[in-house]
Amino acid sequence: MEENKHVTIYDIAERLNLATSTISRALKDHHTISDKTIKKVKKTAEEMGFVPNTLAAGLRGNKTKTIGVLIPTVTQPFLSSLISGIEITAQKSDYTVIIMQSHDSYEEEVNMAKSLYSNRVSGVICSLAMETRDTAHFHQFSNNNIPLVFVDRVPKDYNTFRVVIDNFTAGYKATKHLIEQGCVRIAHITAGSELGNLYSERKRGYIEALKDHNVEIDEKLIINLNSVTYEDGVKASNALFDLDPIPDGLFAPGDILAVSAVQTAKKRGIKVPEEFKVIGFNNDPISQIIDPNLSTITHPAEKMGKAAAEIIIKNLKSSKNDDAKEITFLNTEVLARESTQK
Amino acid sequence: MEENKHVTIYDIAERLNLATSTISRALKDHHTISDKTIKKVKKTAEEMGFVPNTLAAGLRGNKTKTIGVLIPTVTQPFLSSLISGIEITAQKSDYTVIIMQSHDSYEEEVNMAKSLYSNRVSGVICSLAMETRDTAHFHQFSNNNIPLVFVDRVPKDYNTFRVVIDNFTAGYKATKHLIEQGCVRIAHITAGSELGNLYSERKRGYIEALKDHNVEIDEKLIINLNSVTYEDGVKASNALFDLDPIPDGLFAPGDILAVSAVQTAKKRGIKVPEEFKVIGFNNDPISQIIDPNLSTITHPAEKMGKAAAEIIIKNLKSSKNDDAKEITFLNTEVLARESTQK
DNA sequence: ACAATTATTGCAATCGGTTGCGTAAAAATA
DNA sequence: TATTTTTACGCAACCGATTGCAATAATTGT
Repeated sequence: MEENKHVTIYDIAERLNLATSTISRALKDHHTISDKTIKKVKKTAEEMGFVPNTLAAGLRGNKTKTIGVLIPTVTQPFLSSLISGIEITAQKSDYTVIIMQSHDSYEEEVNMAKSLYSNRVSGVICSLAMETRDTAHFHQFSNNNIPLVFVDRVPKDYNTFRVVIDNFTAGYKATKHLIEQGCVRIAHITAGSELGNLYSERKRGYIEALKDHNVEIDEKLIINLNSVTYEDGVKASNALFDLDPIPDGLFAPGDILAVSAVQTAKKRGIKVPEEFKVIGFNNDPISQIIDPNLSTITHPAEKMGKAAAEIIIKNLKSSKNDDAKEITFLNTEVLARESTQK
Repeated sequence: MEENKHVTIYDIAERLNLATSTISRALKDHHTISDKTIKKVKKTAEEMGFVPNTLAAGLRGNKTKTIGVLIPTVTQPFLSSLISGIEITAQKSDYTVIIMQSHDSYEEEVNMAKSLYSNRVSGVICSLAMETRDTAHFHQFSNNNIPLVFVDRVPKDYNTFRVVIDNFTAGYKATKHLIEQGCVRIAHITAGSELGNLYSERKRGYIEALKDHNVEIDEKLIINLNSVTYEDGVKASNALFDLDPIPDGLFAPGDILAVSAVQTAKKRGIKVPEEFKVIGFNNDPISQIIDPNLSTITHPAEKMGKAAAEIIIKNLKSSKNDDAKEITFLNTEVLARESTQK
């Protein structure tokens, strides 16, 4: 087995009796290099199996064409689609994507932020960990002019780019849909997270829709969770079904919760949608698998990923230090399926 | 806004009147540096907000503590769990993970392999693209002593590490389970991919199980697909249900296919599992959502990711050039749920 | 034919940690 | 006290691509 050393521009330079500066420029079609030389260099580089060393270029230029992604986990459908979107856009502009999972832990998020900084990423896309209450660990990016985009779970008071959906409107739409389908006792499950205020926004939309349509707001129908797992959903659902009378509708701010409600209802002999209508959130794959198919709110994950990546790349190209860090709102829609049919 | 330049060891050295070499060594507890100096340096580094530049270290040492992951997509549950496993293990040893999606395209896979090499990753974990028939683009890693681990969809004839399940045995088990549940006309869906021979292996297991249990092998019951999408599954299922008599069992080598079969059956009024039993593969989340719950074969994605990452890290520590590139087989099990009940 | 451009290429510093080797100072030994 | 051994730290080259500036060669203009 050969101990192939990496081929460098020095090797090419030596072979062709040229300076490394010429090689470097030729490889990127610099206008001061003659066409013949460019062709010759490229051909030789190809023959010798030259692959540029990103590290060297990054060190010298202090930029890496790398986007760091810091998210709670890659296994949630929404987040893996988000990554997919980021990756697709990044690839088009020849950017590399580094992914780190915070597992919803504040401590890990802090560490990984440092690690991304250490890797001198060109930009950062982040969806906050559940635990996170403080965003000081992102100052290192802001302070060094590294574009930072928060997605979905975003801090409220941080002057940087944000790509989100309008959770209030989405919650409003979902609830309104249930009302239109005839529900009058509409339950809601929410979760307490202060920084990423998306659940509270959805709840606000829920409340507002009830008010606007003169539907009674009953605090007993609102269940507050600390996490949004399937098991939590089952508990919440059982609590709702223990009420008398049971609610006739549920707006669950996530498809997993909605599915757990549907399945719990089935187990208890409650018919969905006849006796109990459910609308979820996210349009996860499971929403089309469950019987009855789940009505839900679309959550344009891939689009959000693309938008976030585009913001970073655009911001990197024109390095004008706009202080206008806009917030991008993407649209959501009600997907009316079987679980809310009259 | 301050134009904060990155703090370097030079800055620390200047502040403390020490050499950069001393700083560098102190920061990593080198034994030739006195405890007092180490403490002083670390304290100052902390105060000044020093974050090491990974690029510089990587360039000098020609190693980056980075694992490159090259997979078809991140959105399949199996693959996102695989990533999760890789990431968890990598993080423990302070490795960074770079993820690239080939989207099952050979051309993209070639490009991204080059990109990973360009980033001087320390090791590579790959699950091959469907399209890939040729693995020459991985030689750059093998030739340069960069550990390469193929996972799940692995080439047959490449002397490197592999982490897989025993697809033959898994197929055998799945089929045997159907036989035990009373099926006698067992259908199978397979897909033609030559390099990643996992579907053909599963099929081999299917055939062998039928033989061993004296169940007739009927070529009409075996459907060959080019891809394994939900839509393909519907087509295949319809083809099976157009037969007379229809099969009484199906071993689908993926939960998506299995689910499509269950749903197609329902639409056509065929009762699962009474008239038609189905077993899938992977234990995707949807398998527990669909009604009836899907029997399936476990596919230990996270474990495989961890195993792959461990192989790389271990191999990097002890840089002995073992020519023994072992194949790691992980275990799979039948999960008997409702869709195959007698 | 000579000056003025323009087209090409080379030189050398630079990015920021890392590390082999050398040396001065302190401690141990004779 | 003289000498050997440790201990602690500095010097400077190095990794490989990039880039401002200088320099040489080719081309154009008068």
